[in-house]
Amino acid sequence: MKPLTIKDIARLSGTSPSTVSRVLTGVVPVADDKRSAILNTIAELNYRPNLLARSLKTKATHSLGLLINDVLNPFYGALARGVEDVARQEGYVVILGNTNEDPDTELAYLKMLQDKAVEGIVFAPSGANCAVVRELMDSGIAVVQVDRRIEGLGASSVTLDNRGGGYIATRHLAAHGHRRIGFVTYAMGQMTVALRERGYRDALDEANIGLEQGDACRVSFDLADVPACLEKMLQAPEPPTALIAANNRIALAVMRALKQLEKAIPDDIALVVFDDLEIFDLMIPALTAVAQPSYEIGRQAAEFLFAQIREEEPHEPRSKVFAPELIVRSSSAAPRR
Amino acid sequence: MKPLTIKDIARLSGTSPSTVSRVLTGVVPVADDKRSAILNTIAELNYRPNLLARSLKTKATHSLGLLINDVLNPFYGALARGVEDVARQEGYVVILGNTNEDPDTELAYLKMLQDKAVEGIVFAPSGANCAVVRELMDSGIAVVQVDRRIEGLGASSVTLDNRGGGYIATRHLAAHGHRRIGFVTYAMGQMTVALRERGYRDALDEANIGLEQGDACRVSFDLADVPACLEKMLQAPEPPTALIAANNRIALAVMRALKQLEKAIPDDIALVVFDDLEIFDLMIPALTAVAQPSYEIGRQAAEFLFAQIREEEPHEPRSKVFAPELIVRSSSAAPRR
DNA sequence: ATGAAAGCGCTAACAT
DNA sequence: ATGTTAGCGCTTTCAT
Repeated sequence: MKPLTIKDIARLSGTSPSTVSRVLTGVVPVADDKRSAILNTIAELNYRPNLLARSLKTKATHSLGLLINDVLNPFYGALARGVEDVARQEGYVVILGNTNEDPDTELAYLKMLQDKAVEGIVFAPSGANCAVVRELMDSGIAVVQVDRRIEGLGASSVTLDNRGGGYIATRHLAAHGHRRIGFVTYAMGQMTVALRERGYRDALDEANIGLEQGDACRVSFDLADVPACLEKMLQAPEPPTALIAANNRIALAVMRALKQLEKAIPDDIALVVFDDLEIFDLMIPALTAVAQPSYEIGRQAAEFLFAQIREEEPHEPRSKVFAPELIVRSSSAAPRR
Repeated sequence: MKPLTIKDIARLSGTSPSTVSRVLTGVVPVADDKRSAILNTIAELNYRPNLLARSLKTKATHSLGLLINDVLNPFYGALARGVEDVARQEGYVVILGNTNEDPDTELAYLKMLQDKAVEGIVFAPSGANCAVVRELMDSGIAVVQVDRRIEGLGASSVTLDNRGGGYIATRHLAAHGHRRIGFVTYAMGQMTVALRERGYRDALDEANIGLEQGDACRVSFDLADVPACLEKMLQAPEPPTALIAANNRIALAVMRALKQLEKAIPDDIALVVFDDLEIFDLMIPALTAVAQPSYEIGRQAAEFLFAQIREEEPHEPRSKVFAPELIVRSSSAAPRR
């Protein structure tokens, strides 16, 4: 029992393949009697057109790619939901790729997506594969960057005001009387956390707080050295009374390390984290967080993608920057005197 | 500038399309000089074969579908990573669909995946679309169920021993002296949580604990009524001294409700939850959890899928049941006298 | 409005 | 071992 083809439908409803195709695509008028005959046989036999054949002909695959670090990270998970919700509404399917922030994996996926002829790609660029991305764009694939933004790539982007996030987190702590505030971030250069650190430094400057070298704690991407880094930081002559974790991964590692070092939050040290995970209000103490609208970021990215897919022209890159929101809870209390 | 085709490569390397195809697919021997000439032009011009055309011809799309409730749920997120890691290793791409436990969404996705001609589908079946799933299987798409298992579907499955999980959670609480143990689960009939409740009841029986009606708290899928349900349960003449949350969504809602009701864990009421989220050891108190190897479940499912894809025969459905692991922490302490 | 015919880019007989 | 041919299932001219 081979799958039905458009020829079968044509034969069984006494017409030609082209006419069947016409009712399928629905752009050209077809006589009512033929149309209904065709629709009947289609419904009766449960015929489904072969999308591969159609795509080969039309160049439209109705599929998108989504390349992120890790869906298991709630920030990207929510973003993925946003992308998917919009895609589904548009009748598009999304191919998911986790890159683990690894340029080679990213590259491999970019090529796979190109080969799969996706019409658009939402991705959090590692920054490494710009040439390939530009090639994709030249070949007609719509591209939207999320979370990070590579300048000069010429692709649309949807990001958070990361500098602003670092700024409000720091200003909040300073306003509560903290004078020595540590910032825990990656040692590797990564756009997102670097901008957050920029905001942190801007706020420190503004508050006339001298910034010692030791105040930024730079940890490896695998987070294995977080306990050691923190311990060193906290053993300094004048250790920080507050810490900012540059993202949610780092935040968990910091909390785990502080627990291990038997430092109580916020009594021994206050904490503000980036990303507001669902469970943070249940922690004891509840965590003060810089929240970003990750689901909305995903939606917006997908919407940019579709706008671009629909446009004929070479299109103008768009960009949207969402504002961070500081959710004040208990972990950022004033320093103990 | 149109994309290159196999014809272009043939022409430019002085041979025929079929020979180019032969070096591309690599099954039939080709003379060394021709082969290298072809490979040279391919590399030089950065030619990439059109996978759509190839798939149309070969019926192999090298793509899978993954249908789950919600990637944002860490259980499914980790499962998705497991599926994806195996798929990528095999050179397959995965199309992700979130169903929100909604049969209509599930149905829509199943059809989309069929239309996309995926070679296999990993999915957490709602139970509603069996006929369609069977159709897919008949049409030659490999199917593996995860998390739930529809009997009689004839598809392979990878699950947790959910009954066993409910059993060990309950036995643990009973062994610590709890005599009245509540079970918080969905009101809707859902396989996974129903089996966990089965294990709960088996363990209660075994411990000779009478099970009153009120001991199972059945909440709506949206969890809006959790506070009300719990309040009622805790106002009973002999309220439970311990609670089991049937999954991680319910667990969070229960903790939030208990906080609202100003019940301390474990002093006022002990708690054991299903699924061990990364952060549970950082909670205060640290949560006792029934852990399931969700990443491994995903991997195993994908491996079943590929085994099936490679088999020619009508294939025997396989099934794997993982054992739950009880991670004992502080939230399940003995009742206060 | 409809049918015939060509062709999307590839692979797989078939023939040599 | 290689070139020629047909054809995967669809859409889209091009005639009529």
